[in-house]
Amino acid sequence: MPVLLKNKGLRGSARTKEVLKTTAARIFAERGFEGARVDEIARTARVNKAMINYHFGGKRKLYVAILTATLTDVASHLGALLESNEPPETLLRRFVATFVEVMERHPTVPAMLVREMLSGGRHVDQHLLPHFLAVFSVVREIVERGVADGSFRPVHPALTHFSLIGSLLFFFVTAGVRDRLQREGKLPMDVPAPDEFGRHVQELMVRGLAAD
Amino acid sequence: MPVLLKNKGLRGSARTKEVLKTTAARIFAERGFEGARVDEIARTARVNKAMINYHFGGKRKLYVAILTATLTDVASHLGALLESNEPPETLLRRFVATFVEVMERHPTVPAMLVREMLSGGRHVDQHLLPHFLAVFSVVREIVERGVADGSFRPVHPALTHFSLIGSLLFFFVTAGVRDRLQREGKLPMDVPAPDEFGRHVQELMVRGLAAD
DNA sequence: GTCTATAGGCTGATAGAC
DNA sequence: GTCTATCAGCCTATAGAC
Repeated sequence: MPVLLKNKGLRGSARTKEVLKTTAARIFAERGFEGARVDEIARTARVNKAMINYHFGGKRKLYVAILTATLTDVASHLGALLESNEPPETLLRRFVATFVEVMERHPTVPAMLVREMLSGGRHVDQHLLPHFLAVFSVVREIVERGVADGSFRPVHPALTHFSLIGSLLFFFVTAGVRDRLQREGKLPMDVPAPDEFGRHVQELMVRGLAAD
Repeated sequence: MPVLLKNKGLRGSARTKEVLKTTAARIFAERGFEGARVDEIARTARVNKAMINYHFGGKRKLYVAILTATLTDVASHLGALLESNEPPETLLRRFVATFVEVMERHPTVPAMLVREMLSGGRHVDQHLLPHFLAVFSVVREIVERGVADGSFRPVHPALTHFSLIGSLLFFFVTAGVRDRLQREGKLPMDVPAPDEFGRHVQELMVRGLAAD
C-alpha cells in the first residue's frame, strides 16, 4: 500500500486532524494567532471549518496542540545532547548544528516561538513553560560545564543563552523577508543557507567563549 | 509655564496625536497589529476613538506613522557611527552600546520591528524598506572595514549582521516574558540589565571576530 | 477638534441534517 | 465524522451634532 508523504498514509479523522495541524501551523507562523483566520486554515487544508471545533475544541486549542507537539520534539532533541560527556566546545558546536537541523525539520517553530515570547505567553497555558525552560537550561548547562573546566571564559550562562538562541532564531525568523526581497531584487546580498549560518555561529561562539 | 513630561507640554490636537502615538506604540508592540484594538488604544490614551481616524486616517496609518518615526531615529543614530574613522573593533563596540541605548529610549521598537519581519512587512508600505536596510548596512560596513584591514577574520558580513542583530533584538524582545516569570517566581535566574548584556555581546563579538 | 451613536463587515463558533 | 446554514459578538470606520 503506497504511503503518501502528504498525509502520512492516515485515513479519515486521523488524516483530518493531521492536515489541520500542519496547515494551521504554517498559517499561525505566518500571521500570528490573532492574524490567522480559521476560515483560511480550513479552506487551505481542504477541510470543513466545523472540523476545527469538532477535533480540537476551537482555534486556541488547535494552536496550543500544535505548539505542544512541536516544542516537545525540539526540547527532547536538544536535551539529549547533555547526556554526552564530550568537551563543552564540541557540545556547543553540536547544539548549534542540532538546533539548525531541528528548525529545518519544523519550519514553523521559530516564528511561533518568537511570536509567543513577544506576546508574553498570552495564548498558551502554563503547561508549556517547562519546554521553554528546557531549551534554556541546555545552553546554560553547556556553558557552565565549559566555565567549570576552564575551557570557556567565566561568562554569564544566561546571557550566553540569549545571544546564542537570539542569533539562531533571528536567522530563521527573517528567512521569509529575505526570500521575498531576494525575489523582488531588493536584497543587496546573496541568500545564505541555514547550515552555512550554523557554521558561522559555531565559529563565532566557540571563539567568543574560549578562555584566554 | 510648567512642562509636563507626560505630554511634552503640547496642547490640544498636538497633544492628542502625541498621546495616541505613544499609547498605540505600546499596544502594537504588546499585541501586534491584528491583536491591537483601536478601542483599547483610544481608551488607554483617554482619547476618543474617532480621533484615530481624524488624525491618522485609520488604524493602519497610525501604525505606519509610528514605525516610520521610530525607525528614522534608530537608523540615523546607528548610521552616524560610520562617519567615524575609529578602528573596526571600537566601532563594533560603539554600535552595540548605541543599539542598546536606542532600544532603551524606544522600548517599543524591538517588538514592532521583529513582528514586522515575522509578517514579511505585510503592514507597511515600501517606503520603510530603506530604514531596515540602513541598519543592515551599518553592521556590514563595520565588518567589511575590519576584514579589509586585517583586524577581523574573513567572516561573512551579512551572517555577522544576523548573529549580532539577532542577539540584541532577542534580548529586548524577551524582556517582557522574563519580567513576568521573574514576578511569578518561575525564572531560575536573576534578570539581567540591558547594559550588562551589551557588554557581554561586545566581548563575544569582538573576540569571535578577531583575526587569529 | 471632539464627541456620540451607529453602520457595515467579518469572525469564531454551533445547531442540526446526513 | 462531515457538511450546510446561520447566529451572536466584535471591530473598524464614519456620519453628524456640538
